[in-house]
Amino acid sequence: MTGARPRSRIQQKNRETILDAALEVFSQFGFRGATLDQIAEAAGLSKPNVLYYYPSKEAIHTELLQNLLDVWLQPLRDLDPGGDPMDELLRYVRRKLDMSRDMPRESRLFANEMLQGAPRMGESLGGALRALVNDKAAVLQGWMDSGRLTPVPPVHLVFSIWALTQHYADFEIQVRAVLGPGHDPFAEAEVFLDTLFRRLLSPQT
Amino acid sequence: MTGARPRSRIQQKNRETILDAALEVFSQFGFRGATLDQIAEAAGLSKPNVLYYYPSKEAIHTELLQNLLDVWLQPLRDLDPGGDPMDELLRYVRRKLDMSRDMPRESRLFANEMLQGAPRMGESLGGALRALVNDKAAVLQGWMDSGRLTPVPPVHLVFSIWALTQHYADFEIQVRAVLGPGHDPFAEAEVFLDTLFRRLLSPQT
DNA sequence: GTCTATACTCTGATAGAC
DNA sequence: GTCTATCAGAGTATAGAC
Repeated sequence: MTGARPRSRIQQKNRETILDAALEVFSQFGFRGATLDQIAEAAGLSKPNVLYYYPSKEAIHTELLQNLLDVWLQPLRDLDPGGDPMDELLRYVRRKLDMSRDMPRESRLFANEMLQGAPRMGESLGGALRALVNDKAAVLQGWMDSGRLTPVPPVHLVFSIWALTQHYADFEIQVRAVLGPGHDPFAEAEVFLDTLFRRLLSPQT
Repeated sequence: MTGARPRSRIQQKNRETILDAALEVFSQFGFRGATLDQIAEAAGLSKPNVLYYYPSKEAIHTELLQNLLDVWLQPLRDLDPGGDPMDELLRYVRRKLDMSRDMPRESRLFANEMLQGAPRMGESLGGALRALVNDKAAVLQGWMDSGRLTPVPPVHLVFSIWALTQHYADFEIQVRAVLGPGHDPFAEAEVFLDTLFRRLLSPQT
């Protein structure tokens, strides 16, 4: 019996409820703008009860952020150096767009942290994140060197995928306002982004 | 003597100082996360003195937002239907990227407002903004119909320009962390985005 | 485990002297 | 126009009953 202390079923469930409520609030208002009252309200618990499960507002936020980066970067980790370059890249784009559609709150939590200068994530950015991106950038560069993708700066290519896919989650309110009713932003984006990256990266014969 | 009440030189100067300080703070922490103490501190004024020039925290934020949309959309307004399509589009991209480099705080203020669901901007999004985008989308569509640009969904093309350029301001901390020292993100982005949109939109002969 | 009550700090805003 | 003092309310967190 090593590792984290065991927790009862009800404890586990309440902790998850709190995290979900906190994600809702933090992703919209940022750390400072969010209040424990809002989180407790969204979780259907009293404020002291929330603080029974987590020692502080900061602790809740920290746990959310720590889980986030793992989930967020999984599609990039899964980029397979042995796969077909264009297939792999377009699949990465599609998976990132799916995450924007299915996990917009996580996307906004991340965006909020970046806007604030990543005060609670700083080390990971220059460490794990940077290492992963550079690793995958080398894979992309290899594909370009062998003529299977048109050469572009690989790190900026990754930035462009992040920017284009996350925009549909982070600026969803604007996207919907501009498109008006009767549109499916994510379905349209999927087609558009597929076209965009094909045109950008298809080798000229 | 009609219109706004006249203000002394010192009044004008202090109001500008406050707006600049508030932009700094609001763009980082959002409306709820920002405090008058921070704004006063950044402005070098006492808190009551700040409230001498503006009746409330909300009033400062409102004035910032109202000025913002005008400035922010000027490059799009300037897209000239009579110009050369590719030149006009690439110039638009370049100007938006310049704004990300020179006005990152404004970009982040806007992003913060979007992340929160645009509670203090909602009407403008579906009104003036939507009208402008649809107007310019028609221009783009015309260029595509005449074969001078490769056809893509014009509104999503505009979204892609916003996403790609604003990313370098809003996620600047991440961009710099991943690139590491010795890089000029905006200079590299200018070249990359020029390439990207050329490849996407150059008509195939 | 959950609640009420409460301590204490922060925050937006005002009063009033200078 | 600017300051000190201060108020009322919101906010984080804790104490202690149940």
